[in-house]
Amino acid sequence: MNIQFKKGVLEICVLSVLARKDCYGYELVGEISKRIDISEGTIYPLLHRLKDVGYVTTYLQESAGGPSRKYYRLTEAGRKEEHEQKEEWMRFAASVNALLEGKNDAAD
Amino acid sequence: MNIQFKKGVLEICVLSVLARKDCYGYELVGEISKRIDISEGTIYPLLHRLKDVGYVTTYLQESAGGPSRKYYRLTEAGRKEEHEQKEEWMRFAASVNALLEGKNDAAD
DNA sequence: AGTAAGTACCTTGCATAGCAAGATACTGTG
DNA sequence: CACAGTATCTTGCTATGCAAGGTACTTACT
Repeated sequence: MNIQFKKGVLEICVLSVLARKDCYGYELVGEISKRIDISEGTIYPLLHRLKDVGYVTTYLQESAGGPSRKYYRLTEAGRKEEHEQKEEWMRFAASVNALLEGKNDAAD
Repeated sequence: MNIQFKKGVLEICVLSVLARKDCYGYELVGEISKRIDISEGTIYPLLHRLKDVGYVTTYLQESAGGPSRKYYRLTEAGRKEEHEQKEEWMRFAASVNALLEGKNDAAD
């Protein structure tokens, strides 16, 4: 898988999963990896960025068989951002597809 | 437009346009910018990379109203790469869309 | 002649995000 | 007690895109 393709996209993936349910980092790796490989060295810095800009808040919760988990929850700003980034991704992907298919009319 | 989304994608865009016709750098900026913003500071290094790895060859051609143009032509390796990267992009985009739509079954 | 705009090529330095590799620490199993 | 699985984190590296700048040719206007 072309690593470069993932740049920026993993962020909207994380936001999108969190829009459906609160998750902890390790869980997110598993969820997203069903579709797209993502490593722990990517997810944790990403989650910290999202917290820094106020798209998520965190809370700790103990786990049965392991260390306690840090759950991430979307804020209202995060929910709005999720919506906007999703739309932007859709527009972008449509533009790329049009280019790859050789459609020359910008109205497509 | 999220700059990060373009990482890696502009390369397949360039290969795809060149698969249809030979182009010079300045022309490629115009062609691709119909759909996706791309700057000259991106295209020239990219074209040089493509030449270094043998996906394109170049030839000079004089121009009526300006300096001579350096045209880029896909090699066989470049054509094969165009095909493979296009398929990879399609798979990737489908994975992202599935994730954003919350489809949980990896069979989708 | 001089100057500006459009064409066409190029480079340098910066910002960003993903990853491999490693560190830390908790729990349950052999 | 060691090991595997869970769970968090950091450091150093890599790749790509961009802004900003430079060079040089041609045409049009003053």
